[in-house]
Amino acid sequence: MTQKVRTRFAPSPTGFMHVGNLRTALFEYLIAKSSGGDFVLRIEDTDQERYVEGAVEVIYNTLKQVGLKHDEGPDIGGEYGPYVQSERKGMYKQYAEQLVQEGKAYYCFCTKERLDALHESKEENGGGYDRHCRNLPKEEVEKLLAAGTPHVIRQKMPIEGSTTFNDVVYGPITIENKELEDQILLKSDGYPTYNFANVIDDHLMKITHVVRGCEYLTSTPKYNLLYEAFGWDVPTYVHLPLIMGKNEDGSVSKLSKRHGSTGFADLVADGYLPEVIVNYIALLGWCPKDNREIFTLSELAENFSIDGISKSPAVFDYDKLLWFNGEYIRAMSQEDFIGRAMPYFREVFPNGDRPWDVLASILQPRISKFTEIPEMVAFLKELPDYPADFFVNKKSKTNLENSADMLRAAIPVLEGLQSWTLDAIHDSMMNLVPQLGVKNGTLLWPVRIAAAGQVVTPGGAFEILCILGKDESLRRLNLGLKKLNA
RNA sequence: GGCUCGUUGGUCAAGCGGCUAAGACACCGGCCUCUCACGCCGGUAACGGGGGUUCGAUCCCCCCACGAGUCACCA
Repeated sequence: MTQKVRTRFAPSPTGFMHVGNLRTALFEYLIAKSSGGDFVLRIEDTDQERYVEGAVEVIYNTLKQVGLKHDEGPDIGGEYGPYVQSERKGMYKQYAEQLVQEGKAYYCFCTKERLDALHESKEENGGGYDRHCRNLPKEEVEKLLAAGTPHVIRQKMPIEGSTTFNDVVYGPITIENKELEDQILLKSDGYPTYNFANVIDDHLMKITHVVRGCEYLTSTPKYNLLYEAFGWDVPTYVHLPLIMGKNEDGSVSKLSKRHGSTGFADLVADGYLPEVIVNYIALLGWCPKDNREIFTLSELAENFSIDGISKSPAVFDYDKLLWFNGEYIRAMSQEDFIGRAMPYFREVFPNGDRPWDVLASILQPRISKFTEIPEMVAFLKELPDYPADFFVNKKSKTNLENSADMLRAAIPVLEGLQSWTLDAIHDSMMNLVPQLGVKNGTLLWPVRIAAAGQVVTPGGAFEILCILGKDESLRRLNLGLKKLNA
């Protein structure tokens, strides 16, 4: 009997979607969708101190932008709601108390101060909680409870033996029970801890595959002990290798803010396309059988399989991400490209019409991010101040003298053009070349320099003249001529 | 420090006992060319170390080294 796969993405509303979280969400989605399963969104807001206004919207927006559609969640409901943990607060207490009654958990009245002091003296007790309240006499517990003493509920962990679980990507993992401290299930504010709420919710929501970063690997036995205490079936565990960032000194550590733009929104603001981010992070820790690299989300879902998940951590590489972005841009239809680029075109040409297709044709193969556009075409808006020796180019066989000749020859020809189209400009200049008896470059180099005012330009002389328009082109060529004559 | 996991070029990675150890990014050449890109062609570059097992180890086992993660009333 194969039950329907159900995975869940359970972020905390922190107002920030880290790419590590996003990748976890992506893999959860892919694991579900690659087998026709369900992908559930659950908001884990049990830490009231870290609650951030509007953070849930960030989560919705991010998922929407990358196309990870959840089948159940706070906004769309579902069979197993509510999907926000703060709205389930009452349920956890009941389960925690059930364990207390069964003798599998107990009330702990230790103060924060005592616990902190315990931490200081790590060496003696092994670093963990000393189970001070584990065996308090019943009467004393009743008395403290009646007095309204603040308390938490902790689970009794086995003192001896070991716990083993099987992870789909890492294999069997065993941890000695003495490493496990009596974990807190219910906090003194009545909220469950992450670990506890997770288990309860995953069970109640019938989650079949628990997918998360492998920073949770060593705490998984605690989960199993909880499932065991309730007599529930344990889910399939899929731990994902960490995404690392490169530090200044060359070392690596878990990707975090100090590594640069590591939030989804940051990356988008930097000019990376949402679909590119998805494509790239899918390949961090996962590899398809055929080694393909370019995937849409639905293609990922078709090709995904858990056995392609790697065990070793992967370093987030902005160079590769940038390459992906460029590939996606180049693969766009020109129409699509123009649509996406228009806001940036407008930064340079706020008003009026321009030959957008020509502009697109020179930019599309050259940019890796749309955000590069304004700077790249700034010379079209304003002619840079440039030195005359830009006209000198050995390969094109140009010097100050013949450059002036070339401009003198080109100007009247261009002036006489009836229509200012790319073809017309092209043909007129190419026609002029044999008349002058020079090589293409000898004519085109000075024309391009005069038109652009810089040595390196996107596109060639024809495109630049075309985009500039007739008046501006002629103005610039005459200016160039003047510069050469001076 | 204890525990857990990991270790193939600078990076992502294929490999799952026998291969000249793929591919991609980056880098370096070349071609194309009015510059720069794109595109195409080519190149540099890797199995952390030591023991086993085996006819034979990148691949299986052990030890070491290194790296990372984790040890909260945070998730």
